[in-house]
Amino acid sequence: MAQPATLKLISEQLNLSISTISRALKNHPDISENTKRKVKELAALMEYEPNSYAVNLRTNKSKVFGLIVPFFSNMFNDSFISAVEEDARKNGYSLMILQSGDDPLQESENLKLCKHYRVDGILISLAAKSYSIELCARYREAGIPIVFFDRVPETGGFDTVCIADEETATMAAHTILTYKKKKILALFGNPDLSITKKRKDPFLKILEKEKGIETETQYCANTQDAKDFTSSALRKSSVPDHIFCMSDEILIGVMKALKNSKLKIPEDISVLAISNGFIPGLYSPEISYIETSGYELGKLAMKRMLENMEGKTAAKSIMLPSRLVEGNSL
Amino acid sequence: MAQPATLKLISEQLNLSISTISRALKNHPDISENTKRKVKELAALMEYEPNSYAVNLRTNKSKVFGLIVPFFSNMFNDSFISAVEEDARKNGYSLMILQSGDDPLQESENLKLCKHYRVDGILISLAAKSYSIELCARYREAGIPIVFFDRVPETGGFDTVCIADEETATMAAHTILTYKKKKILALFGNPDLSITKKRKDPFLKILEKEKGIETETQYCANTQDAKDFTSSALRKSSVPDHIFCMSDEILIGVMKALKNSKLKIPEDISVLAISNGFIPGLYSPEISYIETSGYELGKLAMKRMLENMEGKTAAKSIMLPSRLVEGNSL
DNA sequence: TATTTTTCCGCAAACATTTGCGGAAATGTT
DNA sequence: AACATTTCCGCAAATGTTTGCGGAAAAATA
Repeated sequence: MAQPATLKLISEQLNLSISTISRALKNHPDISENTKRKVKELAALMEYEPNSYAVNLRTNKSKVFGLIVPFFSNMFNDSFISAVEEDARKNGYSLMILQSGDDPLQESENLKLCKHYRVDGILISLAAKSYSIELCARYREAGIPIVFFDRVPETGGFDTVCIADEETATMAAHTILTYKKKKILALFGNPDLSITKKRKDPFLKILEKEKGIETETQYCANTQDAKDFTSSALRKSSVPDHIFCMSDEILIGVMKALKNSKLKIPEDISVLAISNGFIPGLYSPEISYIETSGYELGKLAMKRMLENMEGKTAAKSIMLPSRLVEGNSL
Repeated sequence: MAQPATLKLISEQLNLSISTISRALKNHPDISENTKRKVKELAALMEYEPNSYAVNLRTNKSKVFGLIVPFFSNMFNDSFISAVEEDARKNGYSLMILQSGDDPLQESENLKLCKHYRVDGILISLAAKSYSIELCARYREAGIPIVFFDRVPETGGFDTVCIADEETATMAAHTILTYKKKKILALFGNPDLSITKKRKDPFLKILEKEKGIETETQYCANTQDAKDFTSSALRKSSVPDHIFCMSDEILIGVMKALKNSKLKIPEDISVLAISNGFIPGLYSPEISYIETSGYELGKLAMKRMLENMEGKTAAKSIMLPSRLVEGNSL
């Protein structure tokens, strides 16, 4: 334990060559059972563990994936990371997790860090105003597989795994129709994000086709915005009978505003969100939501990454279907 | 870009030796300014980046810290990790984050993984029924600095950084006294966890000294427990005028139960929690809490780890003081 | 016994980098 | 011109592991 065990150390103890030790530990057929046994015993005794630095150098692989997210303190990414970590571990890989703080500069720094550490592959969810895409493209040319998830590039030609946002929004709109809501307040996030557009357009498209439905749309930069917009909508003469929330962040604001009003959910006003379910479950009654499972997405992303490890394949876009989870808010 | 640049590649282009290239790039005084310039230019052109595998092997350092937590999808750890990551990055380190899922086996696997990757140090928050402490001790003997945080070993002799739990609980109790509450429901978590004991004992000690105060204590294994205990307490003839929640998990359950009752916060019943603030901020009125800042703790933990990098120092126990954040629930 | 085959193992190069040491050439000093 | 000094650079070893190749000894065949 004083000196960390190496092949050399073991070979000197046993009067064998280093290569014999190496082969014995790997069950190479060239080595007799007898010496294999002796070598393994001593190796166990000395608590030998291959020096990963040396192995990496030799094999030019690290068995580590880089994972870059805007924030990991976010319900969606949390469960995504859990899933990725789980399957990475099962396949002998580990994760180097970096967060960009939604800052494009930090994001590209993180990419460079992944390159520096020579990770075997990169999983990344882009920052809002990312300019890292061409860096990614160059890295991919250089042989680093990259799988984008959730927030993916607009341009094609990349491996992407994301929520079927259009489908999710469509499902939300249809759900609202089913419940025969007439006056809807629909709250969306940052209009610069492609996810916002992808959710808003199909959503509105469906509702606009219907007659007798009035829809008010607002963009909310944050929770406070959502709270303020909701509060002012509730003060108007004609109060909405439904609020749709594009994200958890917005839902939180909406619920604060509703708490301060006299309105009962779902009798006076109904609520539907897009979420992974944690936040909706905090309220009473629990809020109905269209599920966007970070966990499921993580599984898919890792699967795709492992395919990349097997060998080159053409870029692929994968969509994760979503489903309605009924609480008691409709 | 076809071939990743190496010192050898550059040396061949310039008809210089590998060692000269290496020294030139490091501004070694032995190398003339002239050749330094030429080398650096070509290196930049070829986008040379030192092979970290080789550097690690040579220097026997990885510039990576291992970070092991029961869960990272937990508000406290989230902010802890953010802080650690921030300061690690500033000092040229990266993080390998592993979660044990509060499973002792997984935890020891993770420790072994850190050893395997030969991280330069380990930051760890122990699982509930951890038996990894002696493994940690052995690793530390073997030269891997280990800093425990939040959930630390009972036995001494380790570097620990944690919330001043006793102080936190004391502060909570005094706060409750200040508001002249008479009938208190105090909800705690898993009684097997040392944190539960550390919070409960000082809390009760203070309240028991006061006359005319009635305190009911319950252990909650989870959110549902907290909800159920609260609901049944509210059904009794004599309803509590205050509920104390040891953790976010418990607070969530309590709030669900309160939502289902007619009681108003803070008029009919008051609430105080121990939290990092995210969950308390979700409610309206916002819940008052004794702050346990994961972020601050992360700063301290990283500081301690970096001291370890400087050189051997005696083990140290560090406590992070806490403070009351007033919402409107008291 | 002579030859072939099999069994078992070692040599040495390679991965990319760092660094002590030594040495040729250029410059400076008597 | 002979010597000492400085400037600039290369050799080679070392980090620990993997692997192609070759070779001695043992076993099998003729």
